[in-house]
Amino acid sequence: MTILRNPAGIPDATVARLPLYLRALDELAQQGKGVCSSEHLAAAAGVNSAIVRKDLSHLGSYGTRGVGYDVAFLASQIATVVGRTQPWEVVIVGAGHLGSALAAYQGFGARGVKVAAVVDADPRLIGTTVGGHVVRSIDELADVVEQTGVSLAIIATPPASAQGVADALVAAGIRSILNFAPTALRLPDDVDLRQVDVAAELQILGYHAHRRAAASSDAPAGEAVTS
Amino acid sequence: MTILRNPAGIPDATVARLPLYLRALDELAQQGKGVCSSEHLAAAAGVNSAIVRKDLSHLGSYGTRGVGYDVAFLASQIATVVGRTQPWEVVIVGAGHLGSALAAYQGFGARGVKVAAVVDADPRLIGTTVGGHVVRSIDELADVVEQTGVSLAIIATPPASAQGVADALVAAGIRSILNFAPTALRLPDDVDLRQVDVAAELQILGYHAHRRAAASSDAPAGEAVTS
DNA sequence: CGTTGTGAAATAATTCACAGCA
DNA sequence: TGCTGTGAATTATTTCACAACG
Repeated sequence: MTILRNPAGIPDATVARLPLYLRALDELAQQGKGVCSSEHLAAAAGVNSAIVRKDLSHLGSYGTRGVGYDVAFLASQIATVVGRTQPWEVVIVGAGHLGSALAAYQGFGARGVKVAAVVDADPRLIGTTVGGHVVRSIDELADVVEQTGVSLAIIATPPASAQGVADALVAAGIRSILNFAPTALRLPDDVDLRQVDVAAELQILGYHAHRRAAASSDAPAGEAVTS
Repeated sequence: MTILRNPAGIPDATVARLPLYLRALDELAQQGKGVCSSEHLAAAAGVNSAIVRKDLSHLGSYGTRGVGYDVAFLASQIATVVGRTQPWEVVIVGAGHLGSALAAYQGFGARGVKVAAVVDADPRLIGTTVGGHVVRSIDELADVVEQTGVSLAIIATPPASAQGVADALVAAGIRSILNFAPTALRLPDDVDLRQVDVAAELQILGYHAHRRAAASSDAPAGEAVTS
């Protein structure tokens, strides 16, 4: 029953925050801070300090009571846990606006991510260069995966192509996919999928903005909620 | 005590899924489906059916037992709740690779989002056109916000500029921000912030990939993890 | 019938609050 | 003294399971 469950027991919510701590620690290190409290780290990562301590307690006892955490040491511990000891190589599928932007993104290196290849289905894009990468045909996907040894993939195609691309990625051996196409992908259970949907994010913001607006036109003389 | 709490009582987790349902319903409508079960909707949105029913129950009783949900009607109900009755106008700050890609993104319209303006600090970019929008100076931000009536903003700048941009947005009256810069923003409590961090998403995938790899070199007679 | 809507149970995540330690 | 690490309490979310109902 519990075979597929989180076997080393780091909660998902914690795992999702580890990259934020890593980023914050890198910043603190660059500022010359050798040690930081959970309060510092919390501020730098944008969460509260209780959650930082609880999260870190899942990794081990790396702090010193009365002092705080050694910035460099804690960073290396988290890097080990998330497997950032060497860069993760990623293939970007889709060389349109978004795919190109990601291929050209300068921020990946410092975060342990290396773009290994860019592929697309459009013959007009194949052979062009985006972010220093020559775009290869999506038909070569299996070769590309084998040659470069990538283990992560980003889908940056129109939604209509996304499922086909995902199937091809899985067939090529990829088991971790970050999908920017706004569509639900059907994938085997052993493939790990994360989704980024910009329009959805904006709608969530819209919901709250909407409520704020409704609330402020609320106080003035109670009018029955119609419908 | 409970003044700041979710006053209409739709849980955050539910709000975050409403845009997915909306997208799924639009697709189903386009396929000519007039009615769908929670099972259908769950498949199209990529969640399970119990959660769909629970989520929708927070909005009201819009289904018919034994039949399902009227696709068009349910879509209009959700659209009303998230305030998608008219398009949300958004200003994009940063006309680099990512900002341009977002400005050119064709998928916003159907999701109720309209890019109203693009601004940047770089004089070389001001006056150029991205995605049909003439890039204006960030110094005109207050004017732009006033003229266009935007209420949502996207930050697509380098991390070092993000806090300054956020402050300027807040000063201009913006209360909903989607931040793509990998940095924690310090903002007043009444400003709603969502964060997209691509490198962090990849690290989360990396964590699981890492564990998978460790687990599979686990069963075969324990050999130390080489390199 | 088949499917919704929902209480109740189970699970997960956050927050509290403080003992324990450098 | 000051800050970590952590049980316990709280709150949030998911899942179950089934009565209600068109």
